[in-house]
Amino acid sequence: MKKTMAEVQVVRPSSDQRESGRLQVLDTIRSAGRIARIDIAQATGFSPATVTAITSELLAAGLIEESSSDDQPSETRRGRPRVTLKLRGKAHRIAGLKVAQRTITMLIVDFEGKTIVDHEMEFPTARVSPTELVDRILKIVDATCRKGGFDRTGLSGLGIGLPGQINSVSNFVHWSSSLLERNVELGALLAQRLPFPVFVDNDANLVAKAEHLFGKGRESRNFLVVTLEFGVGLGIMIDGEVYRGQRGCGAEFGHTKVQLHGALCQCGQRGCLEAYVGDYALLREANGVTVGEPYTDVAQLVAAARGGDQVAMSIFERAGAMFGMGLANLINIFDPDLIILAGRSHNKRHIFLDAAVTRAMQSVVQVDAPPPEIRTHGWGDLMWAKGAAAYAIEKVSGLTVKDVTRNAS
Amino acid sequence: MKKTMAEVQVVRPSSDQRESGRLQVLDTIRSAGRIARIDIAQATGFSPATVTAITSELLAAGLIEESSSDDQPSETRRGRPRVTLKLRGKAHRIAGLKVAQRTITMLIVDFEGKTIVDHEMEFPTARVSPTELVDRILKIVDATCRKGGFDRTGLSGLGIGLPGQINSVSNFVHWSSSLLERNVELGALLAQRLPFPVFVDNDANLVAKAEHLFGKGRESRNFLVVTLEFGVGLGIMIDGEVYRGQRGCGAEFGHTKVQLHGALCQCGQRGCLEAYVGDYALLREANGVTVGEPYTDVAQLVAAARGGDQVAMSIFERAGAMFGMGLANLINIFDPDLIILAGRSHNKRHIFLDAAVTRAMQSVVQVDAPPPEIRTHGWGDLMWAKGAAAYAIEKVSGLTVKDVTRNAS
DNA sequence: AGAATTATTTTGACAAGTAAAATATTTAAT
DNA sequence: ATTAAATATTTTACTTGTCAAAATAATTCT
Repeated sequence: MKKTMAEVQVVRPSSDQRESGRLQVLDTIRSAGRIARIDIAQATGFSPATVTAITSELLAAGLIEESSSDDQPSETRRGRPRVTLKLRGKAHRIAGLKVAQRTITMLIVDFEGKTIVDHEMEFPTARVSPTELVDRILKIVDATCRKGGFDRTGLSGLGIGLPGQINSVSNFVHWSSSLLERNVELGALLAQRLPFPVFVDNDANLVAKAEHLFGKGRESRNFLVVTLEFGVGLGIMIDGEVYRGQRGCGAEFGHTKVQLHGALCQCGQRGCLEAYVGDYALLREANGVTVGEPYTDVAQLVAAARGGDQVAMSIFERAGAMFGMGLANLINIFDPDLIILAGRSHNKRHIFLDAAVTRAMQSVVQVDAPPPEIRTHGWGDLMWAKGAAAYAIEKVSGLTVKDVTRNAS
Repeated sequence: MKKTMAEVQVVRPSSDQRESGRLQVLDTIRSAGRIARIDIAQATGFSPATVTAITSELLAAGLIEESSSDDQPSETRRGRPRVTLKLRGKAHRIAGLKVAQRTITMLIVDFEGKTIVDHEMEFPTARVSPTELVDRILKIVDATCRKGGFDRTGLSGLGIGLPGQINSVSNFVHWSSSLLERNVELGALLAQRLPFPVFVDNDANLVAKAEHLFGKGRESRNFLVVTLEFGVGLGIMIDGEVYRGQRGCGAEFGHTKVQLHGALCQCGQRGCLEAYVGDYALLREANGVTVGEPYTDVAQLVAAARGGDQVAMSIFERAGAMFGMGLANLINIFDPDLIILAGRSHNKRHIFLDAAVTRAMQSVVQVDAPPPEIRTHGWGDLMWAKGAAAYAIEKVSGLTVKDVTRNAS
């Protein structure tokens, strides 16, 4: 009679061992889209026998299905034809949500990652109290579900991306530019009110996840995502996992120093990269010397630069140089094979992006191996939300795979 | 009859699965020094039964032994007393070797990491041909063995650390400041001439390994090692593994840019950290303005600064500021729990190290969690060699554990 | 001496994975 | 059309690593 409640809910140390095979196969199928069992064996290193066993479990659980697609008859070989497998979209509906400055964007995808509905809501204030944020989230969740013709209970999970320092293990928000308070148990607050699991993470990390699952980082296990929006963000993917550092927060690339005693940053320090390339930094500089009407949007500044305005051109020139320097530093430190530049409106910015990339490549230490590839990827709020959904899909997959019973015959 | 040679030497995909448990236990014992089975179970998550099975194999293989140390009777508890296990030093003799500018330092340790002999040789030229380097290495290997009273065949492995870009998987040297040629198959060249396996890696990575196995990084799985000698090096330990980037080369922290259009670096680019804090950079700057006898050693410059020389003080001031900036950037990106500053003569340099650390801590983005610890660790050439030995121990452990037969009863 | 306590080993069972054989389904050749 | 060859998948029988529970061992406390 000595057992306490705490002792009872002991975690079995072997439980993750079992499901690892299933999860690995599921991930392989996801990243391939359609793939035959024999190729899964090839990709995972499992024997065909094991692949048969695992896939039959996943089939029985309804997570995957045989795809009798006549799209690609592939190279018509001899022998028994391969049966390709794919994720079963209907298995789950999963939501992703991006909290931006004044808008919240949400979208719901199926288990394959195909968008079912999306929705966007505008709010008057950027920074709100925790309870207010929870209310807003509940509101958009219900609104989006209604738009899709179902209700909350039709969802299997929700991923939330917001800027700031977030511990994604505990769904805890150390700090966010969307919240008035520090140290918010956002995950716990939402879990009380929603009938499905909620996963919170820094938005740059979610971009990395999304690129890994659906995007340009699908073939790569080591890549970086640099986001350029209001601020500068960094997602680090190492060996297929998002690297989060010791304290569980995202990498603070934006506050990397690129100039001793440099420009003043939002964070109160000097010489931060963000203080040269962030939206507010560009506007601040322009309005500091312009006598007429002040700029209110970077787009105006871009237009001015395109029109030959010396001040605007000079500002973008320096921003490009600084950003290139930051990129070069990342490359020199990480030696990734791919860097993805993701941002809302890269078309607007490519004036300085191109220069930055060029400069970065020049500033990389020469090796005999080829330098990393740098790709840009335009990201609207919808894509950020999709990143959140991608994260939730991964999490839900992990949870679901645990419940798969082992008696598929 | 269709099988080719390539098909025959197929790698069994399961072979590493078997040994992983053994290796994990071995690593646990190593990092603990002395540890009882029950604590191994605790630390690894294996059940006591499994620990018994694995340790009995390792005992039978002679890799570990029961330590009847009366040193620490520990807290005298009731119940059956724990039997502590430790590595068996006699199991292997392993060598580590550091190639520096004009010296090669080697030391031989036992399997516990205890030094048996060490030896150092001076050479007239810093950069040599591959064959010359191989000859030098063979010479010091034999000399050190002789000093220890045995010969080459008494060794089980050799780790070699040298500066430069090195692929440690293939023991291939892309470039090194010690070699006249690029792209040298150093590992293969040595393997032909030596009766034991050879492992080559970048020296900063080896410091990371050494700190992980024996030093200040023993409790941490995520830490950085910054080396400050002739140049600046960085070793990245992520989740207990040295991160090597996509192309397998070390991180090039020294060529991280800290100033746009900055000082000219050895590498031909401008604004590299190394161009502000490396030995040659300090001397260059001092000699650029001093009219009298030029400085030839950083020690002289340090003395001058201590003596109140304005030029010298100013140089160290800037070096400190730049180095602090570099450190802050690392912290902002990696969020490690520990940074180890390792260098030959930190006593000489602490003038600017202290300032650098202070500045770095000021420049870190504030989180609620405590900032990372920064520790300094003086490293002579002997310690670098020990790092190489640590790396070789790890590799040899991996190889040996594969050969352990499963019939210890 | 006996009870209580803690560490280790033994035992028996089981899950996960494999190799090899069997089966299925196709194309190519006769 | 039939057979052979090729390739994919499944079944079968076995190995291995791991664990829970029981047994055993070696202490201290009473």
